[in-house]
Amino acid sequence: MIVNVAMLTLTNQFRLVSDPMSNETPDGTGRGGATSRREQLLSAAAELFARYGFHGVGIDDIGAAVGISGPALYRHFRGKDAMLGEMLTGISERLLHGGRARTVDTPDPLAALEALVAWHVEFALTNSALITVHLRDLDSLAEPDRHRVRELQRGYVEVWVDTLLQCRPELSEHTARASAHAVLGLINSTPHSARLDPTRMSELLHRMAMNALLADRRNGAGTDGV
Amino acid sequence: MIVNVAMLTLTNQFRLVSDPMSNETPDGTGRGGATSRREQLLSAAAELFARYGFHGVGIDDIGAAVGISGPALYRHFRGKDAMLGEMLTGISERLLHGGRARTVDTPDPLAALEALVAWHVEFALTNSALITVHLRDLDSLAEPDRHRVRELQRGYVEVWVDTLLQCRPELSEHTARASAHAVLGLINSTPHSARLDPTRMSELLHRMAMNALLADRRNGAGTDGV
DNA sequence: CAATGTAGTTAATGATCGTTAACGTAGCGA
DNA sequence: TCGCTACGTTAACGATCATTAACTACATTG
Repeated sequence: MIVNVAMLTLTNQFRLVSDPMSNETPDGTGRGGATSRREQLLSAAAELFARYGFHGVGIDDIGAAVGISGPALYRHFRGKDAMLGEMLTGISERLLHGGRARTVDTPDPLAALEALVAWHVEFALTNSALITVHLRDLDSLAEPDRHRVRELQRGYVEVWVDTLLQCRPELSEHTARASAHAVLGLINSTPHSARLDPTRMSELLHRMAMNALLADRRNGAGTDGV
Repeated sequence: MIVNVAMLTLTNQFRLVSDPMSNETPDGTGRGGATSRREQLLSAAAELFARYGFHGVGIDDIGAAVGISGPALYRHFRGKDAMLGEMLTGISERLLHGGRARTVDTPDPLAALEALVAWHVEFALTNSALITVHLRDLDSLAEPDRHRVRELQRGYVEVWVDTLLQCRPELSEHTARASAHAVLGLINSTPHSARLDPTRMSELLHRMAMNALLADRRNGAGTDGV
């Protein structure tokens, strides 16, 4: 819960305030296509949670990141837990639906797998903070939400497993699931990675993922078994 | 509370003794090769930090996990931060030294890469809690330690980059570094993964990692450039 | 046997944090 | 203009947490 020492908190707030918030208009109320306060807060919180962990970020830090202060957050969310809940269910739903959408009407299994890889790579490169939070703070979630997120995750992995099994029917389901997890780990490494420019990075990850999944289809990979 | 001090102490010691602490002799002071209290605490803390994050775990939780209660921890560590510091510098050193040891006197680059993969796979499967903490709570570290850990990490990745560049001289250093990060992500996915039995899992990860790194050496992988 | 060091205990302290209360203000429709 | 709503603010509350203090049991050593 507590960020180390007073020093660290001070440093945090200084960094936050002096941070040139880069994007988004200084507007606020969702007038045009502008980002609403809610979305501003969610995005800022995602960035903070990704760097310091859910318990390492205070309500005041989140507020400060969008220029309002502390408890003003309760005008938009039921609480800090609710923010995390919305964040994680949101990302899990987007992943699942995106994955399904890219595989349903793709009869060729190999093309479907390729589409799945492309989808996850794009998502991970575009939403690296969300990916980190997703991996990191799931256990900080209160019970109703946690269950839902785990269900969505399971469903997403299932899409991968099904597609992979169609491409490699010789794999056991266990092996396919472990392979899917491994490749997701590969692609999700982007937040920690020294990045190339986006297109190079995307190509590299795509190629590595496909090789990891398919490269030794026709070699003497004896122990894959039923 | 009505129970008096003697009672409570007795109860505690009874629980300690009767606790099926799985491993380790009921010794304590690091006489033989037995696990000392310090090591017990570090290992329990690693497990807890991995699941709940550094800020999500209290000093009392850590104590309770080894059968002592709360502040007794200060007999062994300077504080909670010191525990995390020791944990993370320890793992980083082990990784770096293990990696170096397995590559220095291995003239064949491909064999060296293979050894590196085998080393990291074994480490990740054996110490999955440490791997998780390592990825997750580095930013919860106080400054002197954080810097040291980052340096060790950089060194370890450098071992990977050097070895990989010897195997694939056509890669740019940037690409090699990104590839190393990606493969480490693949192998580090084990804590989140539905695991096979250890030998199957080890073989699978090994093969996927090598394929990710090497599979398209001789294909039309156009954009790898200098 | 006395002295000492080690490894525990409970209780108290001070800081931090999430949440709530009480209050202010600008915009807007009747 | 009146009152309502949306969106802020600061101050206070209660819980939690890391850390320290004060004290106790026990083994080892002189």
